[in-house]
Amino acid sequence: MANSDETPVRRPVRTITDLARLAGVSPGTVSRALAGKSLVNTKTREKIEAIAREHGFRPNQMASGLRRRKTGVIGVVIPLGHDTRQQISDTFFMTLLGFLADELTRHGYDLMLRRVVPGADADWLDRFIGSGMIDGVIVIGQSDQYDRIEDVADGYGPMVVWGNHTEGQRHCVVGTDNRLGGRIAAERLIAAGAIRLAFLGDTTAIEFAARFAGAQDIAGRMGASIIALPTHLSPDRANEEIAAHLAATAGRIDGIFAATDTLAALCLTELRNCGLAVPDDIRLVGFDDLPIARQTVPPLTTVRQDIAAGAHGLVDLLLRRLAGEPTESLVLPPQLVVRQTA
Amino acid sequence: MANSDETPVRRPVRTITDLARLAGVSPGTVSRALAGKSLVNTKTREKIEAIAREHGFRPNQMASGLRRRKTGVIGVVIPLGHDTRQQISDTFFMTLLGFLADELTRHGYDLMLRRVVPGADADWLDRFIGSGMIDGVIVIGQSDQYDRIEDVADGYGPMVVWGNHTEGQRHCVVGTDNRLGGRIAAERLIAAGAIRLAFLGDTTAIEFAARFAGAQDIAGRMGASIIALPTHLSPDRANEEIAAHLAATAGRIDGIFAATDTLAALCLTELRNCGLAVPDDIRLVGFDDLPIARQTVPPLTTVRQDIAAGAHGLVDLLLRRLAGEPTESLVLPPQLVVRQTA
DNA sequence: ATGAAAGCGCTAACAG
DNA sequence: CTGTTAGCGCTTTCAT
Repeated sequence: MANSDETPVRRPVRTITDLARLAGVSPGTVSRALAGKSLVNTKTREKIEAIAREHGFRPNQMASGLRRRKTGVIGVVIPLGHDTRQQISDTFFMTLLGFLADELTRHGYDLMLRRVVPGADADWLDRFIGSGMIDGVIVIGQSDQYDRIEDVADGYGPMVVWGNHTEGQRHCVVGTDNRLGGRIAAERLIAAGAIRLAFLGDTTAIEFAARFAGAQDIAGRMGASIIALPTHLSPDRANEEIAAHLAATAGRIDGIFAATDTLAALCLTELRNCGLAVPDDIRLVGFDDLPIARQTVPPLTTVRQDIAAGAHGLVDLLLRRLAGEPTESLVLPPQLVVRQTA
Repeated sequence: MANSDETPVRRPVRTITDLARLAGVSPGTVSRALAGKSLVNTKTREKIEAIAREHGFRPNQMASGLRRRKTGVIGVVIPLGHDTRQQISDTFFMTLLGFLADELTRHGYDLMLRRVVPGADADWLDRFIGSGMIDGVIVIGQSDQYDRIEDVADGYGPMVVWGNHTEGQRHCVVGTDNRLGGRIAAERLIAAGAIRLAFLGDTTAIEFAARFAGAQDIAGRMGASIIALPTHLSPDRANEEIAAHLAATAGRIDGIFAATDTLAALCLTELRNCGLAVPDDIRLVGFDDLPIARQTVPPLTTVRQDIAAGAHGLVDLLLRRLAGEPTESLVLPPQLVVRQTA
């Protein structure tokens, strides 16, 4: 409805120079005025602002970025190393992404999202960083690219990674203490009466490996056994794999630690198909505490990751690094949420 | 592990000019060589490429973008009009976003994600478009910004919107035929024995309003009744609201059409809490066919939206518009998926 | 407080 | 086929 009767002057003032001409000042002054610099006469500034508003002028961020050598954009990259088809629709990562978008927006940054399949190009991270389009980068998930990330960390400061923390690692990471989470899960399983445990998930992924290792710690200490049941994350494959695992281990396991709630929910369905009662025949603990954990039947006992805190930490640390501060990694504590499956 | 003993020449060749000097040619030639233009001597090109590779040179996309007046970036914006806190973690939108990322990547575009709260600034769309950072924009969800989008559509070509199609609208939209979907849902409910229907959802949102309208079409035609039960999308609020609705309508409804699967899953839990049997006491139909629809107990009968096709359509149409082609909107057919709740 | 001028790094005529 | 030149739109000294 705005300007319905104008002569079709399609945005006659596109550049700061156009605006300067209209205001009868120089481009430099317009730049200063719009950037809110102090050294501009109030009247001049007001005039410029008025004209800018009137014509809906927006400074070109590419040009500004080029000149100032910063873009106001943070890159967020999701490497899809193992298990290609999954992750980008993975509820956990997507929720994290949502919070990241919020946090970055709050700080005036835009978010450039990139999904990469590292196998296809070893160069994925340098390419993104070197593009000149982003001031910093957040990597969501180490996938199987731990070494690549380490390499890059040496030469590039403004990077923070969501993932697992390892002793002596050089890249700055934010993530849940997965090993502790694994311990918590196994403890719960055993407390609920299980003694022959199984871990459902892909231990190739470093975070899952840590969860499994934590569970092994406890199993060893408490005289329980634990086996790994390799399972992909994508629901279509996972379904069959879980069914097969359940058939193969029938009667020989009484507690399952699923690497994620998604897997746990799938597992619950399969368990029902097998006529196994949860938690009476088999106890089950998930990981993440996604919304679905409340909605399964029975509701899922799980290990909670604080996604909002994670996103907050990622952005906070990145901003500090952007400012040149050195930063430690941030390891968040997992938290047991007891519902009805264990 | 790469160059662990080098003299710290931190990327000595940052610009095309550096590279040109090393190769003993002019910057212009380097530009042409790297851009794969035909008019470069093969040997020269190879030499340039070799040096570029050796030094890990990446052309600055801001500079290139500024000069060519195109950025290779597509903006994706999610307006959070009604129901602020929700959407960005909404499974449906996030899945769509994932597919969009894939599609755009396939076509060599980057994706800039922006989450906006239109109430807070009326200018959200123009600001994004005018930033000079993006070649085109995909709007995910009309939210309550239909008019704003219409306004912009008149003056800006490369925009495609995910949402509801209305007779005579000016912006190019891709979306499911929500009204038809609503009809399908109501038909199923009635076929399953329901006669006093209820619609669970926020009819302020135009897409949901269309779903409700479709259900009304059928109810009216088949001698059934239908009432709207306003419900927010965010799980925390929805839970209470659904419980309240169920209490208030106890015994007076026998079929529920939930605006989304997420709502339906929540509703299923509440129904169980009320001791209502599904589908015997109350039939339930969802919308979307998200993964959760298979995992509820009993599994959810729902109306499927083809998210992958949606993403494909959005990108395809946007690319055409970018090429100057005029385009029609794309309305996708919903599809009934019968499981066990109706 | 403002103007003039010099680029940021790259591309696209235009010459040769 | 390649070099030269002139900017893209903005910011920032350096003068004034």
